[in-house]
Amino acid sequence: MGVSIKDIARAAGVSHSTVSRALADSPLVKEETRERIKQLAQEMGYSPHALARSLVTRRTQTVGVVVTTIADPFVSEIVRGLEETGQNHGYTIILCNSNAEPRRELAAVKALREKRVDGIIVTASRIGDLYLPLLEDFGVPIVLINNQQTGKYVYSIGTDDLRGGQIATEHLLSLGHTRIAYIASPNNVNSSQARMDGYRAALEAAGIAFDPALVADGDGRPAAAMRATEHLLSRGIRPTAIFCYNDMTAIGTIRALRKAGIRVPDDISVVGYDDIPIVEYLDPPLTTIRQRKYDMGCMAMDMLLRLLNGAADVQDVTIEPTLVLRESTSAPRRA
Amino acid sequence: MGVSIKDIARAAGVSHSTVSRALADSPLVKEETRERIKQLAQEMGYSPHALARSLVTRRTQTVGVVVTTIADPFVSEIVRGLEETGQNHGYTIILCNSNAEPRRELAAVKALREKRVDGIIVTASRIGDLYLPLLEDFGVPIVLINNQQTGKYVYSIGTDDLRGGQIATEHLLSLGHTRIAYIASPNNVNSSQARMDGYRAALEAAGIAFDPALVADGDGRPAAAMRATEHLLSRGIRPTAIFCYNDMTAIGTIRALRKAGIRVPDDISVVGYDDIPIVEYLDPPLTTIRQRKYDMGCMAMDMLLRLLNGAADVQDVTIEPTLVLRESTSAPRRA
DNA sequence: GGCGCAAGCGCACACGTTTGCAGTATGATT
DNA sequence: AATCATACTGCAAACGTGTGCGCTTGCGCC
Repeated sequence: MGVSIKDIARAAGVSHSTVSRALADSPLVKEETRERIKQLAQEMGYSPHALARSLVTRRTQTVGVVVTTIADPFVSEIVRGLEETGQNHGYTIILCNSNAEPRRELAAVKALREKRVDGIIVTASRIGDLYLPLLEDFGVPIVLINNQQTGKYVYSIGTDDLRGGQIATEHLLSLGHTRIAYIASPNNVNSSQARMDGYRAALEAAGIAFDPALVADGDGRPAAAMRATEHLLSRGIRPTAIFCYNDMTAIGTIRALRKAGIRVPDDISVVGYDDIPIVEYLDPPLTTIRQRKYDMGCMAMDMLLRLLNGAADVQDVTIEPTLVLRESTSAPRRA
Repeated sequence: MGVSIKDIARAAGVSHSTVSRALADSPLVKEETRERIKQLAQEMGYSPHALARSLVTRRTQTVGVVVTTIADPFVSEIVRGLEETGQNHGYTIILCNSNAEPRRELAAVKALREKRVDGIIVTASRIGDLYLPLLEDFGVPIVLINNQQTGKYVYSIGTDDLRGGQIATEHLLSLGHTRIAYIASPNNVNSSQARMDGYRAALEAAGIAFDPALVADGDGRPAAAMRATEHLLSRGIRPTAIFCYNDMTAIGTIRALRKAGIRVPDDISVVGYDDIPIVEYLDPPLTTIRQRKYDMGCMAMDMLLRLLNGAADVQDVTIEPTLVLRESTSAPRRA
């Protein structure tokens, strides 16, 4: 434990500078001694001290990842992409859950700053207003996932949610639906707002007036979706199709419909959003809008790495969502 | 950017030692100067340099977490617990996905070692044999989740899988089932083996002979479970109930049954394992064996922290699994 | 007035690296 | 023989912090 470069130097009868250079494959040291030193390092069980190195190089090869909660299939898939491509380039990830609690958000940026991460990636549907500025004057590049926002050092990558809402709604329209509901997420969530805008746009393009009574509020999780669905059903006019903010919402919605004895898609069609891994195995398999979560993770990390390497031509990217047609949607029954 | 303790010292007209002590609330510095220094630190936007500190204290306040893949609802729930209680105690988490690939496992332990994490937590159903020794001679405490194994510095926490298999099977037996199948995970996975042992024990206690023909191989994911189920159905004797290695397997199983026109639970009962968040919303809601994933994460981190604080009385813990009765199981139809 | 004690502070070293610069051989060139 | 280039190697400073030890100062006590 704790063999340092100096110990090796002593054993090899050279100075520690030479050892440092030898291990870094510097051409400044004779091949023969380099080999001897490497051999020795190996035998002595040497492991470089990343912290000491970082202290002088001013690079930690570490990036901070902050998410609202890792226990969400959508974000964990993204994080998988982040970690994997990070690892491929010798970067390591510090994970912080914010739980959307300001206290934890603060703790997270504080920790990341003190640990001197080289950059930060944030996946949060809603970013505290106090929060981004804090990150910014920290001075490292930041990549936002699914949350366009701008600022110095800030770049973003995400799917085109407006387009996604549009595609989902157009799909239902093309099947012949006209009374299409939307189950939203709290309206401080940008992505929900954008998806709903797409929904409205598609409706209006089809000559159908937007009806506020067909919008209910969820929170992106099944339980709330069930309540929202029940609420929706209890109103007079029953929709023939429901577009859900995300797949978790769709899961809750379908459950509530089943409970009420309503068949999917025979009585009501349902379309989700995200295409998280399990939904293809549901009953019925869920028609949904795919976000390329894993790819987004990879791309976000790539983007950050380019920024860290001083690339000047880094552009925000927005990805086109696509419809994944499964079995939770069909033409409406004849009335 | 980059204001150090020395800068503050200069500004305050004291030595950097005094600043260091003042910020650490040492009684060795006069309250008045302490306040002045803190004030100054605040104004100058000082952020302590954790790396430099760690270099001298030999503590990084960081723990390494290695998982097979974060994109598994079971592990992400655990990680949530880990991260949260870590954060509560001022610890930060470095996340590594191994993907069960030796190459990545190696890379992970290398990185964690170089970054000098204070301890390591591993959640992997199968731990490479080469792997644990590597971690061990690294010399920091290690906590294994759901994988009892022993060694110096190694502690573990997990649920009693044998008991879990037993409970699941007893439940089915008590409903009147006698032809109960098991869909396993590859047999190098300890937990699958243990659950199957419990399954066998329960069967035999009920005077039912274990029938190898009723065991099929999955891999813990829905796709393989579908194939396993189809395989099972294609054999002569059809089971009246299926116990699945985990919930993901159960999801695939149910899907395959549906596809074959078999109703759950009317024709065949299914019980899962884990109780991951979504299964209560499935159709039918899944009867399963609950593992307290989040709690396990919290407890694992607690355990590690106690070890780091030099506690000598740390004991391995095994948690009792419990049956969560939902609607995917019922009495078999009369033949 | 001498002494001791406590409080408050600074010096200097340590932690393990990287790296610019200077130094020392060795051999070649004039 | 003197000079010089070449090829290595070592010295020492720096990164930002913590901390043992010693120094000064002020005060109370005999």
